[in-house]
Amino acid sequence: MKTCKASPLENGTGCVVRSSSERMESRAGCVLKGSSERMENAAKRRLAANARERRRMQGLNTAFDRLRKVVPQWGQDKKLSKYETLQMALSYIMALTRILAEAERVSSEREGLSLHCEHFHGDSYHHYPAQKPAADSDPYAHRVFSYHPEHFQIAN
DNA sequence: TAGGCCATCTGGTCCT
DNA sequence: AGGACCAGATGGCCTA
Repeated sequence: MKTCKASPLENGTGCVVRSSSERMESRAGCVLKGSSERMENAAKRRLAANARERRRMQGLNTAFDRLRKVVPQWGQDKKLSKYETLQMALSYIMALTRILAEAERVSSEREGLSLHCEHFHGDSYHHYPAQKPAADSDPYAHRVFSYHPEHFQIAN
């Protein structure tokens, strides 16, 4: 059982309904008690606004679903709530940003080093240990794949 | 059964 | 004036 929320339109009429649609109809009934054309138009506008709001929220939920698909979910069989999805997205973006910044720092260090080597030893930098395949030499790749949800801090 | 999450309705506010 | 956005209220569903 749900009771109509008190509002300026129906203030204190105390009509009782069961479901959302029933509530809506009942509400319309309450509103249209006077049955004036103006009230009828107001009720129509309200219903249209409700439909728009429903569509808007559906769009929002679609966006949340898309976000859930690109955000890590480590073994979570239950889908993330909206709040968790946002927190996870935030943490994920921050983690990726950190990784990118560190990778850039390392690559610029290497660049500086190679220029230095080139100046003194021409081709010797080709044998520099940093030339190993990225997959096993890059510490960041390892960090990405050892990433666990509990490592994400809830941002305040 | 309580608590969390969600969908929906609603009125207010801001924008076009 | 009408639409978009927002926040509050409410009830349903699900899980521990």
